[in-house]
Amino acid sequence: MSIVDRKAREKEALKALILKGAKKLFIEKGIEQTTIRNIADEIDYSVGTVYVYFKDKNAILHDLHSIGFQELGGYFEELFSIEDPMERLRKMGFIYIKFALENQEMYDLMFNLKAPMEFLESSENKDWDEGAVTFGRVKKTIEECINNGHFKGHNIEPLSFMVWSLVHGMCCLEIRQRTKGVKFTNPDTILLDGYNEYLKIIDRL
Amino acid sequence: MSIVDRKAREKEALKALILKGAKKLFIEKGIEQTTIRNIADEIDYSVGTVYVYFKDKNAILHDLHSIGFQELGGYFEELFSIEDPMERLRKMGFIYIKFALENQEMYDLMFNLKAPMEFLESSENKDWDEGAVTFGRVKKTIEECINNGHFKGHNIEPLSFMVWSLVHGMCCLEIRQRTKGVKFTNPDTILLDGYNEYLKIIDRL
DNA sequence: AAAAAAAATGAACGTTGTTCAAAAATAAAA
DNA sequence: TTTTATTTTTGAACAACGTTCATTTTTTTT
Repeated sequence: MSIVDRKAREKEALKALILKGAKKLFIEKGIEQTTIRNIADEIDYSVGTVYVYFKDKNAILHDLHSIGFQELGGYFEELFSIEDPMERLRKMGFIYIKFALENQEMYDLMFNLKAPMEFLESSENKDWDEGAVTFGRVKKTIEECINNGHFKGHNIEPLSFMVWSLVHGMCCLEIRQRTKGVKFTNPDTILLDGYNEYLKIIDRL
Repeated sequence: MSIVDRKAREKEALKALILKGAKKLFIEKGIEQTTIRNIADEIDYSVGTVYVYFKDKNAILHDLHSIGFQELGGYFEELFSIEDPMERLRKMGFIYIKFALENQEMYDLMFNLKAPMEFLESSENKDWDEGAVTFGRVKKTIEECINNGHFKGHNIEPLSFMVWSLVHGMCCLEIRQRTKGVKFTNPDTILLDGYNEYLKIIDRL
């Protein structure tokens, strides 16, 4: 175990510590309200140190956005055991909404904030791998549904995008406060009620 | 025409001038990249003057968000002449997407940014009237569809919310750059392709 | 022409993200 | 061990942000 190796491990550990502190503050007081100085204070390091380990704030936000996708992957794990693709599709949307509502700041970071995409544009690999992988799971499930005789006359990719948009749109409107103020009859259950309308529809296709 | 009246008119005119300058800069260089100083420079007034006419930046953003809804109302005008509610519903979604893509910064402000909602929370009338009116139009159209025998077994409000979420989700993913990077087969037409899948579905309901 | 009221100003304040020469800590060489 | 070299950490300093408010300028009234 060389010194170089230990140093490399320590570097990774501090990077992870910064991300952990950042995530804690993001969840506690919101991403917009969290400053680099807050993060440095939280983990008892100086501002300068944060900038040794991350190019800028976007880099922190991007890494945390990737962690968010890992966590979403954890939520999705129970889907692997579901054989019937239609049942899997129904549950996938439900879990997606559950994740969004239970991790609003992280969801916002993953699917709404500009920072992670701006980081990608300034980096070498410009592909949004996390998004592509997650969307790939939707596509694969819908492809299986089609192979089982569902969604006749539909195209895999546009249909998958439509389904993704549907659940994302609901989460987005909720998280960005557009459901409050519109005065729904049942504001507390509108997401699930809306999702149930979708379920009723695909059950017939 | 008293002096007091003229002063009131001049006050309104300057307020409108500030909003006009702000909107120009927002569209030109993005909302996040536009500062109060930019706006003041644009209309040849000082920063202080802007703060005489608007409580803070959120107030400007909220007023501009309202203007956005007026403009969306303009896009929607051609819908009034459509008698068939199903045809109107189809076209409403299409126009909604068209508006979002042609006015991305304004759409973001209306349906995504926190500022207008934060302004509402700090003001007297906490209702999001603009959103409620627009959503009311969707609801009314869907109600007519149901009265014409469509969407059997569905509930007006949750179904309307689902439809709104669907188109909003597509616009949102596009505007916030989540469609690039996912590597669609046809990235340029994915919004319309996705919307067409939705049209195919509701045509059968 | 003088006094009062209203409107416009811009320097100044506290924060923000970010940088970088200097200091402190650690590793290598003597 | 002591000295030198390297790596890591630091925090003062910078430019730019939203915001405030005593002062100045302009307009209205007397």
